[in-house]
Amino acid sequence: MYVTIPGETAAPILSIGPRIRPNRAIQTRRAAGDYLFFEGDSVKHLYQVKSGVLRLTRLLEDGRRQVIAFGYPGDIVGFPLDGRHHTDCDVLVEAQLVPHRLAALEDGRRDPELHRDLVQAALREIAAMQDHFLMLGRKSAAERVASFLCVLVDRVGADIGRYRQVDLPMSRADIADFLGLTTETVSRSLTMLRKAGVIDIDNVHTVIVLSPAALLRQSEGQKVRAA
Amino acid sequence: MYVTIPGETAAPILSIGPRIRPNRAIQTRRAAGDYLFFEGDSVKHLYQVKSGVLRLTRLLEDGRRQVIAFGYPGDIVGFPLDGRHHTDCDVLVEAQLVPHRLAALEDGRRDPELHRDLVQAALREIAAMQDHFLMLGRKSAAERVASFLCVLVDRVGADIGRYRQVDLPMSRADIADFLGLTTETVSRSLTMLRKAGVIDIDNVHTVIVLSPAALLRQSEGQKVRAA
DNA sequence: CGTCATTTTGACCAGGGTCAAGACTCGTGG
DNA sequence: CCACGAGTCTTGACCCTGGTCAAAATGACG
Repeated sequence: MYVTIPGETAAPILSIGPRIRPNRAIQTRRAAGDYLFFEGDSVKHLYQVKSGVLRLTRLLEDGRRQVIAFGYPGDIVGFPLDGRHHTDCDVLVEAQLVPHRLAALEDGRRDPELHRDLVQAALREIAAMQDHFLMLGRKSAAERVASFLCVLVDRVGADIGRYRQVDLPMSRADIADFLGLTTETVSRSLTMLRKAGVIDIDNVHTVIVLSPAALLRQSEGQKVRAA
Repeated sequence: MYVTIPGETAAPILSIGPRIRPNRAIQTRRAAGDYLFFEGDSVKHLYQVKSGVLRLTRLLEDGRRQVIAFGYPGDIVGFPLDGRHHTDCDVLVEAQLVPHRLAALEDGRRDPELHRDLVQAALREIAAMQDHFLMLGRKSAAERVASFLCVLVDRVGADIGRYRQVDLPMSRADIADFLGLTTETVSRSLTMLRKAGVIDIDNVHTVIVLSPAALLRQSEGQKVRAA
């Protein structure tokens, strides 16, 4: 999951979900904390996320970290470079995964339909990452946090009466490393949204969106005024 | 071309160059200033760059711009999202291009070898973009500019006696929009590298690298001391 | 409960953005 | 061939966003 421009790539990734047959036989369950792979590992499978949340990270020698993406249902993770993984990947929320053999991506003859779907997934990945560039390169802290919440609400928001609720299973540090900020700044941005009446923070890991419209405006750069 | 972690993906993109047959008959020449495509256009071809430099850009409604990538020899540009281009693309330096029909990427049966190469190019693109995330999210201005020069020196640097020289055909504004900075900061960072004796600025569009080692150190975060 | 990690908040600071003025470049036309 | 002018690049002064450091509040868990 990346932070994309609102409306453009709305839920396209999910649309491939159904196309790739949910072969129940080869679905696998992974517990929170498990690592699926490390940077440098040779790629054996791509993983299609059916449920749960994954985290893809990349480290700089001096310890600076970038969360490359979160893997939400509908996402496919593990695209290789020269047959090797290019990030670490671990499980944030117990996940059901459908592994696809790497050969299905690299060779179209065995299973043409699956092959086509995996190639399409790679192309979506490229487009989504391009949007994410814009966010990392050009958006303010407040816009990034609001954009992040917008995407999550669209992708995995749950209706609760009049409002929508979204779960943030990852830590503030994860969000910060994903958005190119610090934990303090993420925390402050959330507080501002709360004080402006845009969201409510039910508990640290649960946000309730009071005004989706205001959140969207905020993600596009309009300043919110305190309520 | 993206800013990648030094040494990791060094020149891998070039390695596919020879593999894709340089079918002379369908090579095309495009003048500086030409647009290859705009965001939203339906994708007819991918373009493999043989010579010259392309620029891929994406705009926010309010005018903020992100240069997604520069297209240098060996790069392939134009990967579609749902059959449509997701960036604008124009020519910075007169370029020789090899167009590949979109069908070759989407359908493996017609030309399996070309198909395989294009898929590999897409995978390299994903890995390179992941590295670029780290740069946009976590590196300082000085590190970004130094990293950018490092990549260019490796990819298109020319030996001139004792030193290596690199051309910057794009404007400072292009570099800024690529690195998530402002033109002023790019300019200042280059001046610092010059005053530190790491580079020489022959003219606005030509940089001579006096100390590749110092440039690499700078790209990884060590501060340079003025010489 | 007590301990330890995470989150929030505050005070302070600096990296880099903004605004403005000069220096360069380069194309055009007199 | 040179003068002009528009665009680009550099430099300086100032300031603001967001980072740093520290401490308090909250939460997780044995």
